[in-house]
Amino acid sequence: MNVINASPRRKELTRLAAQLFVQEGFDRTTVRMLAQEMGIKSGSLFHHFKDKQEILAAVIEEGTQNALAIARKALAECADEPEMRLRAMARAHLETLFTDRNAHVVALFEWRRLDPAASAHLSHLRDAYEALWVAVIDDALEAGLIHGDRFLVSRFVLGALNWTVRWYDPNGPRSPDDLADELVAMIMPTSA
Amino acid sequence: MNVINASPRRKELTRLAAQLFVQEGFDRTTVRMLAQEMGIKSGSLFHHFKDKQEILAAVIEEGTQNALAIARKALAECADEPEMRLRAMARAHLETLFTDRNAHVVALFEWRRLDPAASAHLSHLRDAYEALWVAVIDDALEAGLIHGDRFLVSRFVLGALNWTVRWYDPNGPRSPDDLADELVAMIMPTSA
DNA sequence: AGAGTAACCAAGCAAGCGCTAGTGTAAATG
DNA sequence: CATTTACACTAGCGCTTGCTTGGTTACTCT
Repeated sequence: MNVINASPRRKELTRLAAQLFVQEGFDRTTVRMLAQEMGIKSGSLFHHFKDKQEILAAVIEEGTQNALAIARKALAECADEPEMRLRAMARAHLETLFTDRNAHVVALFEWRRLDPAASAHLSHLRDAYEALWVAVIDDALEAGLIHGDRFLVSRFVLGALNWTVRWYDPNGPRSPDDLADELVAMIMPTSA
Repeated sequence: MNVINASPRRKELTRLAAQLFVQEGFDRTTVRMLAQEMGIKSGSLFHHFKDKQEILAAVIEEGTQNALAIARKALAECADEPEMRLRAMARAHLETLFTDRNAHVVALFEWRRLDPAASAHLSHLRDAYEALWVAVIDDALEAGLIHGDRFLVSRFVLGALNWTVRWYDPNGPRSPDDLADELVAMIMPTSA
């Protein structure tokens, strides 16, 4: 296996793996399929990754890191008002969801296949991301912008956003930003 | 395979299969694991089901039929006001989601493993269920109870509800009905 | 009693699985 | 020039997979 864990080759392989995992599911994707897609033989795969599990972990980590980076950037750039921050988070979420779609679909629907060690590490990353959300939701609640239980609201909102990967068509008339704004409007009484 | 497709034995086997599919995922659940859980040998399994795919289809069909039945009953029994109908649908959704949890988790997260034929059949069932939702959402929109795009609102709401299987703890302080009411309140400006 | 049938079992096949061992080679490094 | 490193290859081991086959029980219905 490569010593430098973030070699460009490995990144490209991770991207291809994400695509196959989405198409076939992790379990049905064989190392031979992965290798073929990458233009190498199956044995060579294990030079880049310790085992198949590690490929899955790499895919999910990549997606979550991107989500974190995009969300932080969005928060740093937007106006310091609860409504704008809420909107920024929703937009950032959909942005990463559809630019890194493969990685996120894998993260959302295949994380049960992770072994305990990888799962623990990635859970922390995920928690860091959700913490950003809860903070923004808290501000919006305090400002009276939305109402309800902070815990429930964030879960409901994240659920609604994550579920978009199941039905949203990026080639349709609506942009992801559109979608985000509609969701925020839906839960904001004052913006009717 | 059994001629009578709905034999009680088959129903029980389907229930056990759902449980295993949730625990391990469809692909990682072997016919030998299924057979052992059922107290028979792996070969005997194929007396009840044509192949492994058919077991998956049976699990999903069972769940969706239950969802349809419960939703229809809830609508028939509740007052004929948009708000009550909306609440009834949300409650019904969470009710079936957690009483038939295994079947629904499989339906939500493993339907990609269905072959095209089974997938087409079950899609129709699913569409019938979603049609109930869209009708109720339409009424609520017309009554000015909620606002937004009919299509988006139903997708967002269903997403938020379906996502509960990922975090809701039935042994916690909140009841499923509680959850449903909170969600409806979240999207209804007037009930602040 | 005899026929029919649902439910099961033991045994195993052919295919496919993740992964390993050992080797070759071209480029970078001392 | 000698050595290391990165990356790829061939070949295949040991095991598991979904499913089949051929036969056996146990029960019901005439």
